[in-house]
Amino acid sequence: MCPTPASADCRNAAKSVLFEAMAENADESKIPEQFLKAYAPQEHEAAIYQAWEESGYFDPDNLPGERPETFSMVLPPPNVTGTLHMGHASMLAIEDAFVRFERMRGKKTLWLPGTDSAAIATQAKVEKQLEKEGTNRGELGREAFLTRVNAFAHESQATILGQTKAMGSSLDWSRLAYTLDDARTRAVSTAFVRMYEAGLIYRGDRIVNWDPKGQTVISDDEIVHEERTATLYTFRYAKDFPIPISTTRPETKVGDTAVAVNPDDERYQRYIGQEFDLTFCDVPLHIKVVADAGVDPAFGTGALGVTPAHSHIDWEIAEKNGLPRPSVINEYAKMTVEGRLSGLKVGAAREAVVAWLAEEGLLEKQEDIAQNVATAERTGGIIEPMPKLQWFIDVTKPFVIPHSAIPGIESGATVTLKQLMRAAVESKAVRIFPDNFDTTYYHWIDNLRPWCISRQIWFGHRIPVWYRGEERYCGTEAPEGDGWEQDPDTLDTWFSSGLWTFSTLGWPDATPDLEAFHPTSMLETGYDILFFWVARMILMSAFHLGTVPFRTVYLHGLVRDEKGRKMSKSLGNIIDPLTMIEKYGADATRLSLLIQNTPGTDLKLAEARVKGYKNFANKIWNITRFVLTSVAGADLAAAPAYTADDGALIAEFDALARDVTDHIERYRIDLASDMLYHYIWHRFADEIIEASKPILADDDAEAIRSRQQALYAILAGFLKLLHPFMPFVTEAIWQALPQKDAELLMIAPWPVRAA
RNA sequence: GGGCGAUUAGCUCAGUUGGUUAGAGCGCACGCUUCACACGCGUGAGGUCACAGGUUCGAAUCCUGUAUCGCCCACCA
Repeated sequence: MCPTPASADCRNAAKSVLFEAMAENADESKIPEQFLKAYAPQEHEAAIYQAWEESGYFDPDNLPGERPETFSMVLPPPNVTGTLHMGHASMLAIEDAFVRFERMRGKKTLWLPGTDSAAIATQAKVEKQLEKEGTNRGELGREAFLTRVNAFAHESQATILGQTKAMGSSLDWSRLAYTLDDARTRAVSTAFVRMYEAGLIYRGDRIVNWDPKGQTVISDDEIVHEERTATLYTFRYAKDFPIPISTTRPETKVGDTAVAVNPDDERYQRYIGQEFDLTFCDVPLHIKVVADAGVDPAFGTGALGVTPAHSHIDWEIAEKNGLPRPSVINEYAKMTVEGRLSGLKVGAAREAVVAWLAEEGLLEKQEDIAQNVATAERTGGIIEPMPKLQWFIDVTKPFVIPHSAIPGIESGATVTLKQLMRAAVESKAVRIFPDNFDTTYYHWIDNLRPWCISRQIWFGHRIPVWYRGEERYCGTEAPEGDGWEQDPDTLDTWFSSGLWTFSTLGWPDATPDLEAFHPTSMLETGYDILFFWVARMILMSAFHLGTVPFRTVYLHGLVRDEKGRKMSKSLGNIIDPLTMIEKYGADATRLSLLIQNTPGTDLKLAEARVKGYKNFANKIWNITRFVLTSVAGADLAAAPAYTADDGALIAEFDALARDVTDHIERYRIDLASDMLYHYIWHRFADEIIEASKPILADDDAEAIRSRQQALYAILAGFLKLLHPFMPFVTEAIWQALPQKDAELLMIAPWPVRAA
């Protein structure tokens, strides 16, 4: 609509059709036609969104006036292949409320949209499609498969973006980013190379979490522990072995190289240091008895069979004691040893070992215990810890940080990534809200192990390392010369997500956007990805830019059903935001996700609430009808001359406006929106309007004029205050107002000046 | 095992630094086609603020403990 929104011509052109219709009808007895019936959101929302988009004001560079202060925020990128659910809707409602507030307050606001390739999830979807077609990725080959996945991702993207717009999100679409587009790919490989050169990314043969179902390695954070009952078997390796051991996984014992006991355990002290040769289930073992303070004398027999290759803790014990770490299970969760267990799946192998133990008279006890089984979040596969050659980020290795703007960390200081992550929050350079999540964050950092970043899937950012025989090359482009093979693995999706606040602003180039908008003002996201994403962004920004990625982290809760259960297909309790928008409008949907949605706490949502807020939108519509009818013919442009009563009403409204502003500044948009709702319905409509009727019907011309001005001023004022929460209905009404200080409410000045 | 949070009206939840008779939405009861609105208006019922102590002139709010529920983290094999 307005290619150059600042021009006078354009301002005229921006006048809505509705406004013109009203102006023509300036007959005193008439009000704009659309107010003669109830508010129907469906008739307005699409046109209003289009008008906003065409105004160009979503783009900070097009905003009118001097805007020395900026406000920037990235949209947590939804999966390209996803559809909008209540979690997204809640996130969009909250973020849009903040952005619209800051835009109206006169800041140069950027809310940057993007989509996420969601590597494993997306690849899995396409693989499922292929399965239906009777083929698989192996048959297709890497290149053809990737073409297929990219096409699918691209096609799906339009769905989620369209749905995002339906919520009224004032995102700057001109800066739309995608985790796998060229700019982001360049950022990712640059980041990898720089961390590799700093020695923080290394390739190592370490014990990792292998998901046999997904056929890939996953990070510690992608594991979910499921409680199950397991059988704890107590037995000896052999008749002449002095110490009985207990385990829930007898099949792994063919990989044992030691038995660990507590150094203070008197029962076993005399065996410490002794070594035994024996045959266990056809497999020859060499077992050394070692001491380890981590062994609990009270559990089982107080002796731990050490299986270095298939248990994280055993791996560490073996490392400390210089023990060999033979692997006995392969990527398909099958046994690799010779003898009766050869080639068996771990489950079958377990039964075979137990049978053998019973046969040999070695089994002493079996009992049921509750156990936490590690499973893969995505596939549900049971994790097999095993040693593999993978890429890691070392979070504890000291390095020299060339430049740091993080308080407490000097430029040129020797630091670790862990220290940087801690300092960012401890110094309050990043504020987490609500702040009780600080503790959780520190706890996570303190327990952090090397972050495994390589994945054995095809869809994602390929690791920028090439091999030729013994040679290795790491760079953003393939090396010159023949015979180089690129590493087949891709990067953990959170590696690229970690760069998001600055890769979307043009990094590694020193762009004006990066200069203007980084660190971003706020990151709004769910508390469930505090570790996955928030912490990784702090890590990446600290390393690559020496600064924090954002000033404030606003953590929202999850949207649950009215009984507090997670929404899921199987429970059939999903409330679809698009259905809600269709039935009750985007404003009602937004408000139901904002009012009384306490930060950091889960929200229980019932459809009745959404319906209630649709009624509220209609209430405002009717209030407008009353006010416009009441002020018809009044000179609204004239300087107000209020009676004492009306002066008090205005003062009361100003106080409300300040309170609302305070609440938003303190991130309590739940309270701000609640307060507005209450004022508009129960104060303005129920009391002020009712009290105005006799005044307007009387014949005191001065009192009438004063009240007309007051009613109109308060209406125009609360439309502004309410706009961040209910943008559509407020804008629709604004377009019909006869006297206003901005053509679009979206950029109208906020009634309270920034402090 | 460690950490975080919750417990306020039938249901879902607010209650910002302690301050009059603790609020809202939905639901409920009764009455209203009152000329902005039945997507509404008015009136009303409904709470020993989980429990037990403590601090205070004063506690839903601060402190200590208990109970119940929920979540996160963790290498009891």
